[in-house]
Amino acid sequence: MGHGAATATQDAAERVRLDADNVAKVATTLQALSTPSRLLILARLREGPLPATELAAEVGMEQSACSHQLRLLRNLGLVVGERRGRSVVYALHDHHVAELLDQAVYHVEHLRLGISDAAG
Amino acid sequence: MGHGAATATQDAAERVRLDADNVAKVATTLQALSTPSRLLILARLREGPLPATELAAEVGMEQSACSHQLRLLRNLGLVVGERRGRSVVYALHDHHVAELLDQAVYHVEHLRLGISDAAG
DNA sequence: GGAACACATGAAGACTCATTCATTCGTTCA
DNA sequence: TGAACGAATGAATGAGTCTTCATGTGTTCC
Repeated sequence: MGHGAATATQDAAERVRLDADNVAKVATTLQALSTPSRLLILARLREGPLPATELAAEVGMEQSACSHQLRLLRNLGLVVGERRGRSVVYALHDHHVAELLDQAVYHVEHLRLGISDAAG
Repeated sequence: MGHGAATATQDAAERVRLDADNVAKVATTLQALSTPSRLLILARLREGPLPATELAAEVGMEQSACSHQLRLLRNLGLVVGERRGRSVVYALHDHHVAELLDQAVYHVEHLRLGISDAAG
């Protein structure tokens, strides 16, 4: 197990503080999870690698739009793309991305939400 | 313990799927964590409740800007505000918000990132 | 080489959003 | 009641972002 963290669920001891330094990085990365299109992309990739065109079709996006978001996700290090012939197969970068997704969806779904959003 | 989920770290069995239904809710909630200002607000509240003005001072925001973001967070159910005299004491809504924060910061910090963002 | 497929890129447009300024609302205390 | 404090609201501005359209790059196969 390497350096002491459990598979997905870190101990309270290893909590990371949110400073002025890392807050920008966290915000930028979470912003990548803040749009339905990218969320669907990541959710599909979580079930396994997929060529770009198939991915776009499965999430109901145009090829171009999907490619743009894929570039953003790749620049942030969330996904990786590898050429296989004329296709580029995309996949999640590592297990942290998968677990970040899981945790986010889980906790959001269990919030006592009534989203009302921007109240006048 | 209640209905089978561990404190913070759900079993793989209880994974929540990301459908077209809940994807908007997840995206909207994660968007609330996608900005440094709100992230700092939540991080401070995670250490304990705080009146609005003190909160604004600690995160280095103007009172008005902080109030606007606080309203957004409250509409999403992430924080709650209670009147105590002439102050309004804000706090995280429940432990799901705290753990969502922890998990997000933890996983983002452990990503093999080199953020380069929008590459020309 | 040329055609067809897969993906990436650039620019443009509409849209959303975070902050600031000024004002209003609510509460406390003299 | 009036003054002072704490917080919320509204409008405006400026920046950022997602999508679409059109085009460019790379690869396979004949």
